[in-house]
Amino acid sequence: MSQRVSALSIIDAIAGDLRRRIYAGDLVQGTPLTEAELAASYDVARPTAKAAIERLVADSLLERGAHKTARVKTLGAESVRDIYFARAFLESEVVRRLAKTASVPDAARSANTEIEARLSQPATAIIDPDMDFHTALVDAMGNQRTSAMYRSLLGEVRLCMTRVQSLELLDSAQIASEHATILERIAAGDPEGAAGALDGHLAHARELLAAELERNAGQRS
Amino acid sequence: MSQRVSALSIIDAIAGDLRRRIYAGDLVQGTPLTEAELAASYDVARPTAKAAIERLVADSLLERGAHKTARVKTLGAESVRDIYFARAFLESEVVRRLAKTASVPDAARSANTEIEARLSQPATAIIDPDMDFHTALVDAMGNQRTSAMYRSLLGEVRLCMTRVQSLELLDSAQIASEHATILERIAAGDPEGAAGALDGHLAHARELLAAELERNAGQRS
DNA sequence: ACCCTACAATTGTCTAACAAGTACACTTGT
DNA sequence: ACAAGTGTACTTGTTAGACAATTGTAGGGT
Repeated sequence: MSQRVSALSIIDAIAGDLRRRIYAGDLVQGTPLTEAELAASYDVARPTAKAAIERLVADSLLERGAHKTARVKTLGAESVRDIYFARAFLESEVVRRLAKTASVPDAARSANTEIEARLSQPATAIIDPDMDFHTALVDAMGNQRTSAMYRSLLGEVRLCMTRVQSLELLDSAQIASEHATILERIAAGDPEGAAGALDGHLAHARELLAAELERNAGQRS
Repeated sequence: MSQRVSALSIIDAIAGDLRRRIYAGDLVQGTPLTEAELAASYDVARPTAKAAIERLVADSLLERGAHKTARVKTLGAESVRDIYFARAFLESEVVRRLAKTASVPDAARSANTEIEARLSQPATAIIDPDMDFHTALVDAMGNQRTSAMYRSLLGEVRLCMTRVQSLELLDSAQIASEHATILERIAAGDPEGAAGALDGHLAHARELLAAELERNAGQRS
């Protein structure tokens, strides 16, 4: 048994481990993952590996066509823009509504405190609290299905954030500061100000990452 | 072979047929679907039936816990409100943005024309064009992932609409008229008017259906 | 009447295998 | 030498049968 994971459901454990390795950059984009290979490496049956792959495909972390080998998702500038526009669409309306009742989610506040506490650590250390911050905003809506929709986006969002942070495209302190502004506008009961701050925050990351990807694509071709 | 479906992927075909039967009311809420039973009825292996079930669970048309038999989703008043609030949240922002550029999607217009053409038919006949209408609005945003998020809601939305229409809770002519108002407000470049009309449209259906479900729940207990 | 145990049913996972489709290299013809 | 067609190896799709683990239920004991 080459690798080992602890779990209730074997499929969950393998899917979770693959997810972790993709987020960690262990598996770079375009890496092929054949069912037999995975099955051998985790010492499970092929149907089990297959199910884990299908779960990650549903999360958009892997992509594959019929009868083709699954590969780790390759994010192009186009996809990044699509992802960030979808986020902005959803999140800006969320903060607008939160600002209308001037209700700042505690979870969002504490997530940003956590970011500030990690400013001296590597840039990748703030990815988790950053995701927590935005998730907390959406969850504060109190609508299960809205949270579920947002969660379906999170896998790809995380891929984007991993690249942004590992390329050091953004200063962590600036991220924390922009978050603070958003919370402050919500607390002030300023819907348009909060939505604008959030749009700017996302647009900032979006264009830096998209430009970077377009540059790389140019180099490669 | 008791039942037969034509398809490229057997799993897709079975999942699609089950979906159809659930929408048609052939499988009422709470109906248990065991893997072995399904496998026998479609004359396929159990893993194939299992995969089809998992697909519908991902669509929220079935629900099941670990080691428990999958059942056709039971919609309570609480879920209906959650679904319709999520719709309103997403769609109201969509029409607000469409109204800002006064751009009325052709597909939405023709979908509503189709509803008007079916007013003399049974109430269930307008379900398809009604879904098309709302989908057309969201697709007009031109954002793939926003459309994908909305699509993840559609399975449950359809369950709701099937109940609304089969219980004859709403007049088809009124639905068409409310749709027309939404399009008219978009064309007029009136964001708040369009969003308000859409909110009212959804709130109307939401409260009628939720009240009906609460009445039934009361009777049953 | 209530609790506990044992059994039946169902799901989770595995091994083994064959069919079908894809991709790439190789051969053949020009 | 180059282009096109063929063939083979690899991978996925699906099946069959089996066993372990868990859940729900029915029956027996107190």
